[in-house]
Amino acid sequence: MLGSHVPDLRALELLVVVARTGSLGAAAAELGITQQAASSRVRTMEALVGEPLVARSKRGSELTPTGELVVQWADRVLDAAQELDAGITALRADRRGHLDIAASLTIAEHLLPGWLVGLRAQQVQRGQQPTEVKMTATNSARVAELVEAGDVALGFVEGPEAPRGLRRRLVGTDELLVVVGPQHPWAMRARRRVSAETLAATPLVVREAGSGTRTVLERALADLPGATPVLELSSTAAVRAAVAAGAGPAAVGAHAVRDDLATGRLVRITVTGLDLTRRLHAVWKGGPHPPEGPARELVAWAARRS
Amino acid sequence: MLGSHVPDLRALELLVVVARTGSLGAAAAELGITQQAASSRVRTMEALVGEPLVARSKRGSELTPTGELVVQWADRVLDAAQELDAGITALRADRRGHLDIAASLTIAEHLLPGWLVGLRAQQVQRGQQPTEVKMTATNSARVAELVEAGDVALGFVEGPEAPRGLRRRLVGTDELLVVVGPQHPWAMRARRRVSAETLAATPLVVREAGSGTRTVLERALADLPGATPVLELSSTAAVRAAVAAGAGPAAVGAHAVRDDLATGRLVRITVTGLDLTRRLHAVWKGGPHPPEGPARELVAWAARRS
DNA sequence: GCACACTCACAACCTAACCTTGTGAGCACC
DNA sequence: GGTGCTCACAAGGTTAGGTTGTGAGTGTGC
Repeated sequence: MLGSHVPDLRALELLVVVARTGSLGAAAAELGITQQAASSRVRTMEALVGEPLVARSKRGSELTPTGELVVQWADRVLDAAQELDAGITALRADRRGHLDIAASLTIAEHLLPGWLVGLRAQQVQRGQQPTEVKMTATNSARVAELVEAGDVALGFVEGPEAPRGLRRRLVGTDELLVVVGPQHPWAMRARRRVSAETLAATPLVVREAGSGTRTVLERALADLPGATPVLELSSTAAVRAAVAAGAGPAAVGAHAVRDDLATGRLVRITVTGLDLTRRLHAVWKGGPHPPEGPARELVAWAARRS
Repeated sequence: MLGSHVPDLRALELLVVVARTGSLGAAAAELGITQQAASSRVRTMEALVGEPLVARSKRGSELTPTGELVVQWADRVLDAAQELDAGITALRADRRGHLDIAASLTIAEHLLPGWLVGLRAQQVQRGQQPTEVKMTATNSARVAELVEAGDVALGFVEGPEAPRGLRRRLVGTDELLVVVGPQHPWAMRARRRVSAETLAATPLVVREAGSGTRTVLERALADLPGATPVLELSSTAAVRAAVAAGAGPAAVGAHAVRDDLATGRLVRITVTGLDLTRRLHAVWKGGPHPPEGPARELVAWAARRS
């Protein structure tokens, strides 16, 4: 649960813009509010933090050291918020985008927002008008149908088999890794392997019911007799923390623990007899390359990250 | 700039809690608002997205597929917001924490909030009362002074030399990497090396003025004749995107491009005659181990990630 | 069969946050 | 000394968001 000291997203954005422009008024103009409103918002934030964030002078404002600290933290929040924004924008149905795409859930959840933000940045940088993208999120089979029927120009699917009649290109892999803390018994084993049966029978640290990773894990282990979770947490960060502290094994998205694995905070365990990896493909109808225009740009963008 | 479809942080939190509890009323109770308020907030969000997020029934609510998608995105925003919250809470001066610490800017910016969130999660999980931490962010020399004078129980510093009279333990490394796109001339070189002078004289892709990575880079290159940036962008994601697209070299935090390097989207360049790596240490006064209690827990936590 | 507990929704009212307009004061440059 | 920039203070209006009160539908237990 979030504390009461968290500023508004727009307030965080304002602070970042103030940092860049060096002026409350200029930042206000950029965000389309009055200078007075900006001034007041910053004051509200300062009350939350308890320290001045902006050093005002009669010819501009710059951040205090505390302010720069907060901006760093705010940056991360805003990066994530930007992806959320891109996702929601692509989801909105009111205006039909110039590019209609469909994507499997995993891709829509973890990868597409980042691609959309990146594509948009690239286009803006090139002086192009950003493409409006309309996304449909559904399962891979349905995505293939939509592409085949011509309802969408581009699809993103997971799974090994190529949908018949469609061309495809690899755009990434999605992998759920099983990890334990470095002092866990499994981490001591020579080859760090366990069987799928053992994993299923072991109480795990999991996300709350309904979360994406948990759903994937449960599906993969559905046929095996399972144990009840040892701990149920509401964020990936909390899961990583608990596992590192030795609470038990967990399955988490590979991208979320890359740092932890590199630093030894977590240890990866190979699970035999269980495939938690999926190849992610862009698919389209027609020629050997995606349709000219934004669709091709998006695929190229995504493929570069694969 | 953020679009107008971005829900409030508290609204995102509500959605996440609804997903967990399966009930608007229960979620409302958990967040300390009335069921009607929660209902209204969710409706506001649905108006923003343009699609139903929650499937209401007379015996509970569960998320629609769209809702689950939004929750995934919201999760990331909230994770970052949680770190921001932890940072701000530690910054607030009104109540003196049970643990006084000081940290260099880099550590305070990039690592401490995560550690605080993790420590708190660990303590809550163990049934302990979470430690209130009061953080001071300043430069490494001043941190050492504060620890030596006994003003703080624990310090976090960067730099190779151990402050005299203090004990220390490695808690991580901070590294700025110079990267280029795979098709950049530097990437073609056999050993992928350039000199610090060459780097300084090359137009780079940079974050906006005042950002952390840019400051570090400018300090490191301060003594050399420099070129004006080729592109100035407001997020790390945008910088990575531009570099991958071939806009030019950039210096970015190692953690931010680990994925890109692994996948070949970006290529790392070694810069001779320039040290962009710093060892990060926890320091304290007295015995060979940090003071018993939360200070020791925090160091242990941090060290596990090193 | 009917009360009870639980779900969510609608309506009226209130409050408080936030934004705008209008104004004033300090500083720099010409 | 004007002009243009900076930010701050004050007064007013709008609106989002909250609470209270109520109602309707569904499952459970006696």
